[in-house]
This record gives sequence, C-alpha cells and structure tokens, in this order.
Amino acid sequence: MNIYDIAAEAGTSISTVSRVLNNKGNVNPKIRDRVEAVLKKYDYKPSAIARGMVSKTMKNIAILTVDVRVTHYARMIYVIEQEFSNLGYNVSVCNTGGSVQECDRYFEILSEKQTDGIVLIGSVFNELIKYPEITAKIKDTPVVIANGQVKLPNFYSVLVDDTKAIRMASDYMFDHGRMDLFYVFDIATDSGRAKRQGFLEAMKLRDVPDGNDRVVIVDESSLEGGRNAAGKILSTGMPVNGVICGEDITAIGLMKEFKERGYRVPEDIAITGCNNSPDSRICEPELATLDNKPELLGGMCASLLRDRMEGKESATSVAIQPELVVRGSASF
Amino acid sequence: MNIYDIAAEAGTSISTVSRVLNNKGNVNPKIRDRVEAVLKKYDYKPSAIARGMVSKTMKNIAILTVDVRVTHYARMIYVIEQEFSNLGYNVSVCNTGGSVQECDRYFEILSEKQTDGIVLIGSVFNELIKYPEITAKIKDTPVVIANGQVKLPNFYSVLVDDTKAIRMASDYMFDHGRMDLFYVFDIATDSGRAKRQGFLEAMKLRDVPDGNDRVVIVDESSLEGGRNAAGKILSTGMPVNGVICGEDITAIGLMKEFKERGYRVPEDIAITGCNNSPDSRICEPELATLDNKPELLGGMCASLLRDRMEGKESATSVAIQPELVVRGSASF
DNA sequence: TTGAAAGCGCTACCAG
DNA sequence: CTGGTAGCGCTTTCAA
Repeated sequence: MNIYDIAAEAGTSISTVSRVLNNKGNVNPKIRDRVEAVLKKYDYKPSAIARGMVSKTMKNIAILTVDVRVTHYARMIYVIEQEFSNLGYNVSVCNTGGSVQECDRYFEILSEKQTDGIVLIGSVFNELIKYPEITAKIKDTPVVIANGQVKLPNFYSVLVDDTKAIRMASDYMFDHGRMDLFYVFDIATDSGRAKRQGFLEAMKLRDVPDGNDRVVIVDESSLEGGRNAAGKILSTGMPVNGVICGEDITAIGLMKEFKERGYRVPEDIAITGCNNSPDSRICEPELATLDNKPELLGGMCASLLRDRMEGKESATSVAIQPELVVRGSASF
Repeated sequence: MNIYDIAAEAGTSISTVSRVLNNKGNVNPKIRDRVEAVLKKYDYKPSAIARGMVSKTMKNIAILTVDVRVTHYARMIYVIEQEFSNLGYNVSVCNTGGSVQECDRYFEILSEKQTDGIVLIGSVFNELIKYPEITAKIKDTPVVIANGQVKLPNFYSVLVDDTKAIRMASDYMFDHGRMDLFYVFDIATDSGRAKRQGFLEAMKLRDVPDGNDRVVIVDESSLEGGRNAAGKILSTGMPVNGVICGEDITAIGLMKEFKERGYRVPEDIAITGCNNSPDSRICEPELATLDNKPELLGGMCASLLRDRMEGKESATSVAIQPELVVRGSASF
C-alpha cells in the first residue's frame, strides 16, 4: 500500500494525496474526504524512508555514552529522549565503553543514516579533538556535549562547573571545622580533573600547604575503589576528618571501609560524594553529595541541540551550577 | 557527493560503483582500483536512506521500556544494544512510562520508519493484548518481550520464572526456621503477581493457613514504599521474622524502617529482595536477593529477535531460572 | 564484465 | 485547486 494505491482508489493524483497527508496547500473538501476515507480504510502510513529520501532527514538523533547502565547517564538520556520523542524523533543510544574506536564506528553508521543530531554524554568525549579523521565523519551534524567541550564548528557544549562544586564541598567542610581533608580522584576524565582542581583551589585559599599530598588516586569509581581509597588515606599517616570523593559510589565504598575499621561517620570522618545518585539515599548514613542536576543538563543539551538543528543561533556553551546536598555523612 | 559523482570521476557507471561498494559481482581489478581510489579520495559513504528505500530496511531496532533510568532495564538495554550494534544496527530507546498511549505513539513512528525489530522490556507490555488496534500497527515487525507474553503471531517471549524465584526465597526462609513470613507486593504487573503466587505456593506447601493475610500491598517500589510496607506488616500484629520483597529497593526501604524501629536484620527479621541490583551491595547489611539475570535475559531477547528477523524458526518462548544470592540480610 | 534503465515511495515544483 | 513530472540516491535486473 503506497501513495499511488491510495490515489488510485480515491480517484485522484498522488499530489493531492500528499497534500492531505501533510495538510499542505488547499484541497477541495469533497476530495479531501474521499482521500481520508481511503487512508483510514487501509490504515495507511506513509513511508518515513521515502520521505527521508526527499527531506534528507529521518528524524533520528543519537546519544553516545560510555554506558547506559550508569544511572547518572541514564537520567540525562531519559530527559533527552522524552524531549525529542515529543518532537517526533527517535533516539538511539550507543554505548561506547569509552573507546574511541567504538565512537568511530558509531559515527560512521550515524552519518550514513543522516542522523539529525548527536549528544555526547560525558567529558570522555573531549579526547575526540585529537582525532580529526573521526570527527570529520560527522562534520555536518550538530553535536552537543554534556559536560564536555570540543572546539569544532559543529560541536556545542553544556558545561557543569565541577571545579566550583568540589570547592563548595571543601569550603563546607572547612567552615565546619574539618581541616584535615582528603580528596579521592576516581575518574581520569576532564571532569574528574576539574573536580580535583576545585579541591586544590580550596586548599590553597585556606593556606593548606600540602594540597597535592591530600589527593589519593584510585583507578575505579566503585565500592571497591572507595574501599581502596580509605586504605590509601589511612596509610599516608596524615590526620583526616573529612573526605570528598569524585563520585557517590566511591564515597559509599569509602564510608563502608571506614565504618568497618571503627571510624564513625560523620563524627570522626565526614564524607561527601558527587552526583546525588539514588545510591546516596540507600547507604547509612545517607550521603552528602553534590547535585550536578543531570535532568537539567540533559534538558539543556536537548534544547541546545534542537536550536542548532533548526539552524537557530544560541549560546554555544552554558554552565550548570551544582548544589551541595547535606545529608548524614556530613551533617554537623 | 553521491554514487553518480563517484562514477563520473572514476570514469565508469553507477552500477559498477555499486558493485565495488557492496563487493557484489565481478569487477575488473583495474576499474575496481580506480573506483576505490575515488571512494577514498572523497571519503564517500553511501546513503543508508537511499539504500533503505530499496532494501526496505534501515537496520534499526527499538527497545520500549517503562523507564531507562531503572537499572534493571538499563542492564538489558545495554546487552541488547551491544549485540545489535555489532551487527550494524542502531538501537533506539523509547520510554513509555508504562502508558499504553505512549506505546501506541511509538509503534506508529516505528512502523513508519520500517523498524526491523522491537524489544519490549517488562511484563507491563502484556496488557497490549487488550489493544488489537495498537498491536496491528506493528503486525509485520517481529517483537520480543522480555519477561512477558502476548499471544500474537509476531510476538515472542523470553520468560523469567518469577514464581519459582519467590518460592525459592520462601523455602530458604522456612528451611532456616523463619516461619513467620510476609511478602511485600510492590509492583502490580504480571511479573509482580507471579512473584506473589510463588510466595502463596510456598506457604501452602508448608501448610501455613493464612498465606493471603501475609501479603502486604504497597503502591510503589521505592524506599518509601518499603518503609510503608514495614509499617503495614507491624500493624497486622502478626508475628514476623522474615520478609520477602518484590524488588530490591522496596526491601532496602523496609530494612531501613525496621532497623530504625529497633529490629535487628537478620537476627530479628530476615529480608530478601529481588533483582540483584547494585543497590543490594550498598545497603547494610547487604541484601539477600534473587538474581533474575537481566544480562542473560537481554542476550536471549537479542538472539531470539535476531533469529526472527532472519526468518529463522526458533523457540517462541524460553524461561530463565533465577538464583538466590544469600547475603547479610538473610544469612543464618 | 559492464552500463542503461527501471524502480523504491515520497515531496515539490510548475503548468493548467 | 489539481495533476503531471522530476528528482532524492541507491540496488537490481537485463542486454550488450
């Protein structure tokens, strides 16, 4: 069943059928009714592919992320999907696992399919700037990076002020008399480095001399990574009464380890995480954390992408201000 | 840059270019080299839309789920996406929020786009059987339901034996002397009802007369729902030393509430959840839970869908056997 | 082994 | 207001 069949049965031309289909141009009410009757009779739906052939768009966008199972990403994906779905788009999700090769593979397919827009979630994608032959594949597609930045003409950003976030958390600790702080650096992305930077700035502002010595590095943001971090902190032998982690899950692992070793949280050691994840409500005590507003971030990415897809000019880069959510693990 | 441009520059016809593009049919090596050089020169990529116009497929599948932010669903989505991405497909994710109208909207778009296959995640989609006018829209598309079943010619299933799962958990409790059990019914889906059924069967097998009175109902699977459940259980006035919940998060909320009310877990009250979610490792004590193997489920859905898309005959319905994971909240 | 030509199903333009 | 027609960029016959 195609537009020719409909036209034939309605005794008119495909042009007219196309007009009633798209509500475009004037059509004699009589004929319109006749066409609509046939349309309904066969429950006819025009082929989006054929339409795409002409219009050069299939009304599809894609989201690339390291892993959709990470709730923080899923929260952004959800918002973006809802927004675009309301506009009649489909949203495909691509898990790159953080691999540039995978990213390349996806870009290739997406460009062949004339995907209308791309959202990259996470600052891992910043490294794309080093691979011009990869980004070239989507040079005609508007791209928005959530909390990342790539200086290319078709790339736009919505940034999160991670540095300020951790500075806030550090200041909060200081203001409440927690002078012996540690920072757990658990994700080696630009975002992770920005967070560390916030910690170091706060240390400097308070004239703490050994800021760098108070950063411990673990190579996974996970419960286990957090446990390791606790061990590393204690083994420095330096005093500690407050720890700030780059991710909630690390903070939770760290808290578990400290508790098992007999420390009280927050009395002996106050802890804050980052992301305001559902996890932070599950652990005990509940985790103080930085809310970096993934829904807002996702929503802004969607708006920005939509603007660029419509050719509208708009801010090429906006910034989200995180908020500290005080809970049991750092309530004084 | 289209196939005509390539043909012109290579001094041959589009037919020949098409042949080298698809490695189909014989091509004079000389000409092939010439064409490939031009292909490379312009980094030419054929239009998937034009191709789809002829082949009637865009190599796209769709996953419909209530909400991608639910980790249990995201775990399946991940596996399915990886599997199909390796086959050159794109996977679009659709959040229906459990609404049939939304489902209808998605089906409409998906059918217009000639989506090659659909995966429905969750037994909420079972109710589609009541809406033949909606399912009619995708009657030519193979559909696989993860843990659900709709008796239509193009619908296939991978089932999880939820009843057995909860029966196992109940038996485990009984075997360890926990005779005063409660079940928390926290999701009103077929899956939820199957779980309750497992509890009732176990009660009957042990000749517990008041099985039904030992089911408490809450209307959300959430921390708050779990807290409410604890209250409801206590207010029955019946003895209790073991509780089984339909979802981990409910079990966690329930455990928190019991602990705050002075009960020890598992000494006074043992608790098990369902899903083996990451959450179950975060709470304290860690939660005993039923692993219903979402990755395996997702993988089987992907295989089944692939088989049906290739027209292969295969089991129309297979079942996954959950496993009980014993942890602190129910270790004796 | 090659190339001309006929679609695939639609939109958009233009003449009537 | 209507309908014929020229594409959109490819794949696939079918002759040559």
